[in-house]
Amino acid sequence: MPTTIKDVAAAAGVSVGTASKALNGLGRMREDTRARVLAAARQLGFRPNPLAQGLLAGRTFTVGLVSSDSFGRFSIPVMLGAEDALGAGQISVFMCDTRDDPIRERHYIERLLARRVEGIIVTGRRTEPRAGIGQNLPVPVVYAMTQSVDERDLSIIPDDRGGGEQAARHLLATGREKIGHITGPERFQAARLRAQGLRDVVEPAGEVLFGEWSEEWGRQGADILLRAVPDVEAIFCGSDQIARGVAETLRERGRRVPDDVALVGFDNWEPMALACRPPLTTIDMSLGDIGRMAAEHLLNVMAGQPAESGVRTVPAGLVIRESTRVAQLP
Amino acid sequence: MPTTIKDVAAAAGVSVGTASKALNGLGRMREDTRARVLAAARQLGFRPNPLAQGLLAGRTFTVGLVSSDSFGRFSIPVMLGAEDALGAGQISVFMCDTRDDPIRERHYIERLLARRVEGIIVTGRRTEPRAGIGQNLPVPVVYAMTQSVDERDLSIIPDDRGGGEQAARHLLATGREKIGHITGPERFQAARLRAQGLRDVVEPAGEVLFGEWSEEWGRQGADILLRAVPDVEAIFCGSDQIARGVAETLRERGRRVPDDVALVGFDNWEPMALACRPPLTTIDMSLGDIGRMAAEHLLNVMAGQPAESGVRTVPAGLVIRESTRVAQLP
DNA sequence: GTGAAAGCGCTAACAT
DNA sequence: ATGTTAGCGCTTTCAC
Repeated sequence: MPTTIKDVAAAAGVSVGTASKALNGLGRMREDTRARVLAAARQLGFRPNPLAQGLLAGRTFTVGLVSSDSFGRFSIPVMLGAEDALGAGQISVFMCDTRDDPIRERHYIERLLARRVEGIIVTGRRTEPRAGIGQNLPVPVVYAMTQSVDERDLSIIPDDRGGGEQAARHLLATGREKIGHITGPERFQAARLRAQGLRDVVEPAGEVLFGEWSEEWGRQGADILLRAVPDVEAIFCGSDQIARGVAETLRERGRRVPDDVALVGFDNWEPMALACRPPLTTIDMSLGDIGRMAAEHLLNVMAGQPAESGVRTVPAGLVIRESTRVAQLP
Repeated sequence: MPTTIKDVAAAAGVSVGTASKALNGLGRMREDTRARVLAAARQLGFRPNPLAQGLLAGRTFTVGLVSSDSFGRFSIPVMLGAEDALGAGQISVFMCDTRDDPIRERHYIERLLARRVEGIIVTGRRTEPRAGIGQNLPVPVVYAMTQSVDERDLSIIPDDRGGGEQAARHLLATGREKIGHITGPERFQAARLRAQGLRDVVEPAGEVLFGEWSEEWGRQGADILLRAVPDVEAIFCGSDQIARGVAETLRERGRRVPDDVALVGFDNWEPMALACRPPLTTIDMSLGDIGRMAAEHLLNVMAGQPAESGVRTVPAGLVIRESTRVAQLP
């Protein structure tokens, strides 16, 4: 049985009220009394029971994190960012994974609410809009790295368009103008926005090639692109996986990267980007910042500020590696 | 302000005591009274406050999960398994990530204990023995996918040796006898055990090549091995990443996989194993089972059974893909 | 069959 | 400066 404040009070020879004040540094009292209580508490290894504190304060100092990205590739960084922001405020995180199952999700939300979490962060794998977890929940909800179809919800997602733009500008800055684009399925908003970012800066060489989020497609797409635009100078890819596939095909076709063709990926998924030959310049979605921003929003609302709504984007970053070094002079 | 049992009692025209009994299905009472209470509760959206319940019961129905694998590749599957086992018992999981920082870890453990979690699962990236989080903690602790140096702790880790053995047996079964091995640094127990598993079944062709856990090393290692053992029939790799590197070198050197050389990886890290050319046969460490087993142990100890100690291994599985198909007859 | 009351650990107002 | 008390929401005994 853990030590209670009663034990501490008894050991220090004071009442529980006094002990409480001493421990919380409140009220005025003789220095030696306070010292005696603190000493007793330390000696007994006293930790205030947060259940009792919470019951009284009407707070739990917890939030729920509901992930539908079983794989964790996107939601873990988001979670780490959120933890940064919440941890400072002594807020703990209940984590649950839905396995992409709406029933399970519903179930977890219920459980979190029953536990009186003070806010909920919903994270996902992609930014595809999804049904919200409901309006009129008793706590603030924020969607991070996923997007609610409901305009009244607040969704925080990466700036896919801006990321595409940065990739394009970087390629222009390194002297490439004929830029191809190989990306995921067109039905994905992320794919469309990344392509749009590119188009906002430069007219892509050849068609934008929509396909799959896979290396296999990267290999195929590269062949198609090389046939359609033999003198292509750079390829911007919708993901690091696609970029790896592209890099392989380029190598097999005798095109040197970056000398003949520069390559930019998207995701900054390090095991991919670093293992690519050569290591891949890529766009980093700042997932940690997304998590941090989501958590900060929750904290603000918990502190009484009005809930925001709509979609916020977090600026992406450019990570420069070998695949876009400036071409060697002849 | 959430609905309390008092509100329910008032709405149903009974006392709180009666309402409590009705809601928990305890005691005997008139059917219509019970029905009236339940109806009121449903109508008001009543959820019992777990803080109050926990305060009274002296339990929190929570466990802590401390991860030192910021990347999540190993700890997420472990967490999912643990969630499976715990979720059924209405136990929720506090998740925290240490970023591999001992100070932070200490801090989180303190926080979890302060929150009166009923158990702690420590997960990590690898099975390298690490310092334990301490003895004499007030709650049971189990190490999953990481190993405490302290024999008194219970650690649940994958069966690396058995995995190596399975890989070897599979290769033998498909008719290959000259088997090379390219793996991670020898200082890793996991690397040593996987190699041992191979040796237990067959004498490896050439030296076992210890190196790094990277594709780059896989490429180099394959070159070394091909030079040393030109007629090698199969290569067992210590990770899927290494195996991918090996596959690339084999292709570049004109060796067909699996026809000339069969290939087995380790991890069943799908983005790697599936993108490999050809898709990779590999060993799956059953991470979900590791998490499940860890959680079950905690549940047992919470239920009063004696804490176990030592190291338990969880059997690995073999996932067969293209890279080891039986060689075509000439 | 139902209600009243005590108490889980803690804090805050009030009393001494 | 310190002690006493009420009460957070709930369950559980024990009267009625």
